[in-house]
Parts: sequence; C-alpha cells; structure tokens
Amino acid sequence: MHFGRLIKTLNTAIERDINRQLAKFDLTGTQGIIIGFLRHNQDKEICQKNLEQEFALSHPTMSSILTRMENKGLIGTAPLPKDKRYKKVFLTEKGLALDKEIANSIDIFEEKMCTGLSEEQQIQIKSYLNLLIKNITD
Amino acid sequence: MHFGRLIKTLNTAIERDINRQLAKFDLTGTQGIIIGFLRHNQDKEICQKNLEQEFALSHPTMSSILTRMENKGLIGTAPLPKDKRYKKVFLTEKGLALDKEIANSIDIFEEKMCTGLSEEQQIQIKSYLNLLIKNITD
DNA sequence: GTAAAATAAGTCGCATGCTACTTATTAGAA
DNA sequence: TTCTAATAAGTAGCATGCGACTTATTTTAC
Repeated sequence: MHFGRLIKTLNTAIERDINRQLAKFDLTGTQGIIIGFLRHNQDKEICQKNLEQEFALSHPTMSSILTRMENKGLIGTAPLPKDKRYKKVFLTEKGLALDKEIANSIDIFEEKMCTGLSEEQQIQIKSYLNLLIKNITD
Repeated sequence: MHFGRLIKTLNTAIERDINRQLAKFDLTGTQGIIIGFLRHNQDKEICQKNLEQEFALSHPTMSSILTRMENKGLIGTAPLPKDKRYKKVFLTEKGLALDKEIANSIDIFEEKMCTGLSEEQQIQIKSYLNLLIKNITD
C-alpha cells in the first residue's frame, strides 16, 4: 500500500482513539495537545502565530481551534502590547487543571501504540517520519 | 516528540500536498484514492460497506464522501438486488477517465516523499506503520 | 512623513472525520 | 409465520483541515 494511505489510516485511528479518551474531560485530542504545549511553555510568551508554526497548521485552522478553546474557558487571549498584530495565548486555571490528566491519557495511549517496539526502534521510526515530513515540505 | 503529533503533522502535510495536486482535476485526495480503488477492483462488486472497511472509516464519513462524488458525476450507485440494504458503487465514464492522471500524480508525490529511502527501508517503515495500526485497533 | 508592502489574524465556504440517533431491509427465533 | 435481532445506510450536529478574501497593524521605501 502507498505511504499516503497507510499514514492516513494510522492517523485516523490515533485521532479516533485519543478523542474518545479525552471525551471524559470534555476535550478533543487537538485541544489536549495544545494545552500540553502551553503548559510546557508557560515561561514563554506564546502567540497564535507560534502555535501555527509549532503544529504546522494554517492560520484559519488555528484560529478556529483557539476560538473554541476560549469559548470553553480553557485559554485566554490578549493582543501583544508591543505589536498589536500578535495575539497572545495563555492557559486559564481550568485549562491548567486538566494538564496532568491529559498527559496521563496520552502517555497510556503511546505506550499501547508502541507495544513490541524497542526504544531504538521507536527512535528509528521517528527519524524516518521526520525524513518523510522533510521530503514533502522541502 | 510523541508519535501522535508526528503522524498527525505528516498526515496533514500529505493531504495538503495531494489536495493541491488534484485540485487541477477538480478532485480532492480522498476522491482520487477512491477512484483508484474502484478502478483497481472493476471486476468486483463493490458496496459502500466494502469501502468503509477498506479505508477504515465510519459509515457516516463514507456516506458523505460518496454523496459528494455522486453529485459530481464521478460515481454511480444502486441498491444490490440480492440484498437491498447494500449500496453498490461504480465508476462513471467521467470517473474512469480521470484514473490515469490521478495515479500519475500520486506516484510522483510518493516518489518525492520517499527521496533518500531504499526499497528495503520503505518496506521496513511500512511494516512498522502496520504494527502501530495493529497496536491501536487490537 | 507618507504611501506601499508585509505581516498577523478574522471570516466564509467547503471537505472530511466523528458520535448519536433514525430508517429500511434481512435473518433468525419463537 | 411472525416478531425480534442484526445489519446497511441516512441524517444531524460538531471539530478540524484547507484556500481565498478581508482587516488591522507595523515596517519599509521614497
């Protein structure tokens, strides 16, 4: 089978599983990942543009994700005083409180997905995946 | 980085690229792949249920994809006389005529994505990806 | 200093993914 | 045979992906 189909099938399966796991917390997988990223970078000033680059998504996509998260009270936003074109994004108390549960759910899922693979094999696979990404975007 | 994010980033990049390539023919990547599958199985009787299983997608997803393809005149459908619950799906002349161009676009894309990987490495990666899928769905 | 170019973000319309619920048809049990 | 189970497909509502176009702000060129 072509790589395209294989990757798509794998990705759909991952998203389906993670979305089901996080539904307990009234979260989607995407929302969970973004909360984890914001938590991990709490010391830095993160703007929407940073998130678009970090997750390699278009700006309309990130815009709609953040709008839904803000409406749910998971994040807050504010224009950067230094440059009002930029929109700062930060976790609310509610968003922060969910971080541990999210990280736990994702760790358990990754563990299951990697059953039967050594650390070395996991590193090898990730390096292959990074090469595939690089080949497309170059 | 976790596998989940890596796979998602790769998948999004693939879909974006393929969708752009096939936009020339007023097709999406998904529509192109399904045309290829129907062409490859022209001798068999293919129903919506077969497509759901083949592509590991839920039935509402396949239903909406096929509705759009039928509205565009790419496929035709008919209930199976033997069992009217089943919906037979087949290529129209218009759908069939696009097959070669689609296959060509996808081959060129796969070639680009696999730059720097030997045949053996490609087989190895595909076997890893299949294991990841199996681990999730088991 | 001001006009034009660049940059960040918003909005619209659409494709594709899901869950949950409904409908139509067939198979199976009584 | 008839009532119930199971099965295939449809529909509603939502999340997330995109391109194309618009708006607000800052930078650059003159």
